[in-house]
Amino acid sequence: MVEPGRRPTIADIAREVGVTKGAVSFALNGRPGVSADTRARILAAAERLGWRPSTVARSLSNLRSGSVGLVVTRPRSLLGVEPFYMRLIAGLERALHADGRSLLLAVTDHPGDAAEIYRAWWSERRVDGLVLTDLRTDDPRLAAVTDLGIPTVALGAPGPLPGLSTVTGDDGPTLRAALDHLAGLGHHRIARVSGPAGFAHAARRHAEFAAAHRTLFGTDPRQAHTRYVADQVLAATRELLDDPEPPTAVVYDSDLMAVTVVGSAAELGVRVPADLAVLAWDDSPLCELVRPRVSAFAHDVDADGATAVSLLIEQLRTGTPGHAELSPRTLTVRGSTAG
Amino acid sequence: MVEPGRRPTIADIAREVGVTKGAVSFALNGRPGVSADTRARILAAAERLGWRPSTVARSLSNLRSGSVGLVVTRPRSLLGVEPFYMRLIAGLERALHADGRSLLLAVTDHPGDAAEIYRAWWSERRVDGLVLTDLRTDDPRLAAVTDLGIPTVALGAPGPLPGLSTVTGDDGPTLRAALDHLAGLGHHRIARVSGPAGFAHAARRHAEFAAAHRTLFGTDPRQAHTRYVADQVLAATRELLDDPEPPTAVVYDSDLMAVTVVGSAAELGVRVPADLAVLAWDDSPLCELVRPRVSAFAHDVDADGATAVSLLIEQLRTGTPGHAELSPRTLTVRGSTAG
DNA sequence: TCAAAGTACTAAACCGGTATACCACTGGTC
DNA sequence: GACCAGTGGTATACCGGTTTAGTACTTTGA
Repeated sequence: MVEPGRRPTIADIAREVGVTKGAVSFALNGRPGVSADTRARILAAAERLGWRPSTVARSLSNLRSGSVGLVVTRPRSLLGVEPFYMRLIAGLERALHADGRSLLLAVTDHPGDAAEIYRAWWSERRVDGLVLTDLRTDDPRLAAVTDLGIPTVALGAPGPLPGLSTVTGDDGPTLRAALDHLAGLGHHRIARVSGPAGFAHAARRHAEFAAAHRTLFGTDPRQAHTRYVADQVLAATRELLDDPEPPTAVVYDSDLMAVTVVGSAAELGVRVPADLAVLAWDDSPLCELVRPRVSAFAHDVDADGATAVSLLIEQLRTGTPGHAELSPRTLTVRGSTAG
Repeated sequence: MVEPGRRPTIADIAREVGVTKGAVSFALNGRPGVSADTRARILAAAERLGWRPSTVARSLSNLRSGSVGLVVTRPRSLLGVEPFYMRLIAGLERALHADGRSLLLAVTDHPGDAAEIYRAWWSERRVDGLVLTDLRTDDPRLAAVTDLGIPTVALGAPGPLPGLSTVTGDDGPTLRAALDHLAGLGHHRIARVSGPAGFAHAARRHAEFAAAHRTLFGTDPRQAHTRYVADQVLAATRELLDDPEPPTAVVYDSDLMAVTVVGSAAELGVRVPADLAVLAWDDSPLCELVRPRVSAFAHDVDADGATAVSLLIEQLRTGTPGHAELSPRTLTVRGSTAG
């Protein structure tokens, strides 16, 4: 008998059935070494007692925590409004949960903290692996995880990275599709407002947009870098519009940026889309909150999270990193780029 | 010596210093039983080897996981845009991290899953306690956590609950302040659009708004319940506006609702604030994305998360639940309720 | 001067699983 | 009838910490 309140252990089951802990462990894990009859009695006892494996005990024996770590580095003020992270967290959690794993999360304002958190998690054996997002050019986290030998998947990396699993995306076709869409509407002065140049994907998109623009128009496009802060996005846009030959269309690097601009179009002195067409990278219901609604390139964050998780799990099993592609982006045309 | 790649354990330290594991444990935990000299040598060795405690090993010994669980039940489509959850998660994580604990997160679409997840977490010894939000009237989760005896804090409960720690808020004064603000602008037909009646806080605010309205105007206000889906929020609003004596001001139960309405005001055939003043419960940068900007009652989600965590930690230590108040809400007046 | 108390440890059990070595018994085989 | 393989277990070590019981040595007090 197990006294009430105490959660049953395999020792309780062993005592009930009259076998040893070892036999119980074999039976519960479906491995040979116990007769069909004994196995059935053990499973019945486990069921009756309401036994569930202690994840800590199992982890200690396995030397595996069953958790995967994610450090979110974003200013707290931005955390709620930028939809990407919550969707990513939900997607990762869903995929991990399906594999009996869990997500260990840390939120910090300061990008420099991340490597230190990884180090602590790893040495405290809290995580089996990591998910990295928003890689920067020369990201110090890469050195940290490879030095420590932490199995890691980099989500949204511009290209494969040695020793890491990566989910990479080629933004070239999407950027060309953006230009084609806008050019098809008659625009020929098309600018782009990008995230901070420090982000690897921003730098890469910057180059690819320039290349696509040259192919199409034979000239270099105007591009600005800005942080994801309303004032700065508007300031960057204003600067573009102050040009003697101002752009008639702008591609923004996130839906939040684009929505901010459409929301403040009157303050900028432009009408959307008559004076300025606005096109967003990333799509979310935010794009439907403002008028006109914002055209955007959607991608499937859930699917990308699941891809990252399956690569990481595979790497944990086999020891060798894998590579996959981000889900493709599809254009949803709304009012902000209406003809 | 520890071979490279292996993370050092207290046994390694013990071998280095020439003492037993027990002595090392005493020294590292700052408890009596070792001389100052030995303690210093042990700490030095730990430092030199880069030792950090294994949280799993410690958990197994403690019978405590060091984690607190939160189940987020929201349709995935809504998860990204509703800022509350990401802010709550960040706030909880911050407070837990400061105490050396971590947040175990599950995301599910279906409210009925939560109790089952709690049960699994508890029997697998994954969590020491839980944070509950968005309590429903007759919430089945309450029975689950009290049956299982899981230490739990209910965040945003309408009132104290037996056996649980609670962070409660009295919305009465805030609702009166909302009415005062709007009445001060000359409004006397003030309606309210609330979240689903199944939520305890929605039901309670419904009653308190009615009471405050009666005190001020002597009549019962028009109130509608709706889910947090754009179409339904607009439909509920349209229904209010179809009244022969339509409201000139509406208080919405979330910033997302209010922003949706302001964003779609043209489609509703009203001008904000000329025809319809809009006031939001909850504030976030979303309120600044639309024109006019949305007036809102802000509250400090971070602080409330920290309060919940500290109550729960106290309950884990002492065994007795505690109670505290939600942070007060403060009104930020913006264009949607301009005079 | 000798018992009592304190100090600084060691040895070993324990948390709840997993994994490995070994043992008893059965049945088939040459 | 001895040898072998296979079956169904038992006993035990192990993961990396914490904790308790026990012990050798020093200090204190009457």
